[in-house]
Amino acid sequence: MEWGEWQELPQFGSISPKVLSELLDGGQSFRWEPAVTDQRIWQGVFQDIVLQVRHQPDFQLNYRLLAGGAEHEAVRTYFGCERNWDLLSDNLPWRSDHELKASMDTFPKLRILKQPLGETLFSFICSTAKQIPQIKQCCLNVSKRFGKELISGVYSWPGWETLASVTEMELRDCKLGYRAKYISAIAQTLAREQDFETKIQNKGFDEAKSMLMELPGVGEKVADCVLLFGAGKLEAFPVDTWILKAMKRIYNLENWDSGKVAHFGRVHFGKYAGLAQQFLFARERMLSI
DNA sequence: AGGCAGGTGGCCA
DNA sequence: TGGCCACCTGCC
Repeated sequence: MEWGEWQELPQFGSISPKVLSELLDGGQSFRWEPAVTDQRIWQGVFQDIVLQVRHQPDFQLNYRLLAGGAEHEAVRTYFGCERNWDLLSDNLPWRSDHELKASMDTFPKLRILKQPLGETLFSFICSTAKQIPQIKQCCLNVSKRFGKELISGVYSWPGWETLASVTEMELRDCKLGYRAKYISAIAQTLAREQDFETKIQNKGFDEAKSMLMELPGVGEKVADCVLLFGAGKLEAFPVDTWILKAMKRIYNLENWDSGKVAHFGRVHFGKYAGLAQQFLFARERMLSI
């Protein structure tokens, strides 16, 4: 197995190791690990693409694909390189919201990945009532057992068609627990509905969210995560226990349930609420560790 | 040893 | 609508 040449990730800009770690391993994606050969390198997989990412001395980002790999456009899309994240961030209400500003100053240049929708949906079904290491383990178990081995020890996510032919019991063997029946049911549905992802991508936020929430195991939080991290819809505002805690404290929302807090977030932060969420989320986690 | 974790669905008033 | 509680599993 050989790697291609390192190259610059265009339109990305510089980013600190701390923020890169938050971006790749902070709960947006569950498919990145430090490279075995060098802990300063991150290795990740999406679709059939294996890639590594590292810093230049000036904190510019470099990446490389496997030798012969040419999926540069897919990598750019994955990292959101076609969007101006400085501008998006500047559009958040940080001038009037000191807590938001503090979060943005703590994790400068943090952005939102745009991951393949199917894998994102799968990951966040697995995420319910689990912590990051366990979620990663589930993704790994399923990919190992039913995906394609791309290089030694690295497996692609198998896709809904394959998962549709897998029994619930086999998924339980992958430590999915009660989530196995949701994955089975969704796989059955989506294997027959090839244009589901395209529809979600093309619909507006509200309609796309309703469509997702018709799937078993998909509530508000999972739907928001899928739309934010897998469809680039930045108005999505996922409210998990971290954000709930942070929002209650910062904005004095005692006794508000997560649905109300999600609404508050979308109103308060505006059309890029999901980006604000990511800043607050990162800081909340950091403070609690 | 029992409670809880980056939720959701079902049941009950 | 609003409030519980079971659901797998692993970790404290």
